Amino acid sequence: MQFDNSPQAIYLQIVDYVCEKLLLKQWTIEDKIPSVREMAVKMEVNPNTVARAYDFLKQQSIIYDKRGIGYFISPEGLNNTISYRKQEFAEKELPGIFRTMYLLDVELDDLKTEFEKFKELYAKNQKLF
Amino acid sequence: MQFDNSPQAIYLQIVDYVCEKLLLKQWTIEDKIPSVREMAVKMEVNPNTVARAYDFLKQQSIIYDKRGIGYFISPEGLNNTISYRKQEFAEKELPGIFRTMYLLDVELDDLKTEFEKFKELYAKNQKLF
Amino acid sequence: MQFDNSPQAIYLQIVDYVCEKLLLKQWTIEDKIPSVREMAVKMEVNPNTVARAYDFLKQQSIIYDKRGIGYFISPEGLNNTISYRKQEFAEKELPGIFRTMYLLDVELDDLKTEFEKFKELYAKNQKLF
Amino acid sequence: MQFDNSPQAIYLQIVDYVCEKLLLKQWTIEDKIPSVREMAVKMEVNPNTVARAYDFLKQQSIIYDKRGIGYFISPEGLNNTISYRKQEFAEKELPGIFRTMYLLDVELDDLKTEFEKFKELYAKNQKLF
DNA sequence: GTGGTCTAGACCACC
DNA sequence: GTGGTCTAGACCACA
Repeated sequence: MQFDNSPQAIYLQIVDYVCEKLLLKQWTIEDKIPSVREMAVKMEVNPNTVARAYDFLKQQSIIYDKRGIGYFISPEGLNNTISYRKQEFAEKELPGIFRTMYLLDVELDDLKTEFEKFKELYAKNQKLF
Repeated sequence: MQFDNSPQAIYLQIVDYVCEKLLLKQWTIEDKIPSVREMAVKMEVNPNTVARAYDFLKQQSIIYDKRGIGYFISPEGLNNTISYRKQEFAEKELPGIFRTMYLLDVELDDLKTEFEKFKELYAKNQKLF
Repeated sequence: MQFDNSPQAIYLQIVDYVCEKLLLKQWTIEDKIPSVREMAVKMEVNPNTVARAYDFLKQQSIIYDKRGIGYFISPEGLNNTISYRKQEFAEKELPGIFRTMYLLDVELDDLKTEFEKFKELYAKNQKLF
Repeated sequence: MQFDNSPQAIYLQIVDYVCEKLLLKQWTIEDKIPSVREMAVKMEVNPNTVARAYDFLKQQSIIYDKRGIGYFISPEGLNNTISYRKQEFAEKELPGIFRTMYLLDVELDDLKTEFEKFKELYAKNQKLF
């Protein structure tokens, strides 16, 4: 995996990677996630960077640690992930989206049909994403 | 202006720059836009890159050229800009937005109040953006 | 300043140092606190360690940062400090205190007179502490 | 047992170890306590250090020695332990506790409910401590 | 093995 | 100058 030219900090990309796993139900409550060192090898980054990401996720109560054993998805992991990501979406993405929609005179209702189609398609083919 | 770490090709960023000027009504029909060389200096890029952007905009009938004089906003410039940008929005941005909303269980209706607030605020303070 | 033989992590000792300044009203709302590098020199530790402490305090909303300028005491800084320290006191100190009191058969009421005396004395001579 | 990073002198930690045994009723009047050499092995310290601790306890009339046989809990051992520890608590711990409580605006009455809960829990599970 | 902490030194963007 | 991020490599306590 490579992160080089992204504007997002690497440790936050690792945070998002874990969040995606949860949102896609690929990881669930009490699952052990890769150790700091494993993830560092997989992501080709310094272990410190992974540790920083995991520390961030721990503070969000998305994961917790058992010292000397590893990190695990916490019971409220999925809910906290959704909360965290909703806030990120509202603060970092929505303003840009709204601005574009405003300038192009697009209304939310104009997107309804397409969103419904998307949801249907996505639900069927989730494994492909 | 700097483009270094953006994922978007530089010439497309210049395309967007011109589109924004039109959407914000800062440039309008028959306005002369900066020459290729002027824009190249302003954007700190190679003139060839600007030429490529202007060529792209010409193909979209957003600008036209008078040989030896310069480039001008075409009569259908604003409409074509909106069409172009709507297509870009639908193809490049919407899928990601829909995916996020789906995973976070956010509905379009959940955004209505905020969008109205945004539009109100934006209309007032457009000069600031 | 030296931290070598304390069981507490250095970055948490720096956290406590800042908290004390707030609790003693030596630093107050909107005060600029020493820069990461200044504090690192003062405390004789690596700047990364100070950065970690400041990051912790930022997450507690005790301080906030202005990029390129420095860190400042946030408006809710004192309250959040008290909340944070109350929790630490309850979790880390109280159990040991209660155990000692239980084994020595000391009741809370037995301490009342002394606590009142302490408060009176402390309020007068706070500058000395 | 290890003492490395504790701020307390090692011989005083051994003193406290003996006191704890008495307070927890694990040792009682006329019990023979471990010999200096046994204790030195157990605590992984120099026998001189243990001797210093036992001498201190003898001066407090908590233990007494029968030449050539060993050290024993003295009849007033428990009471003297309590007296000794109460004084230590009042001189070494209370000031810090009072200072923290003062700065955090915590009153003794605020702790009553929790202390009662603690005592109840502790009385039940003493074997676990 | 695991996570937690710390140092040293580097580069970046922002002001 | 400021804070933010990242790497490299080290040592610790815990299990």
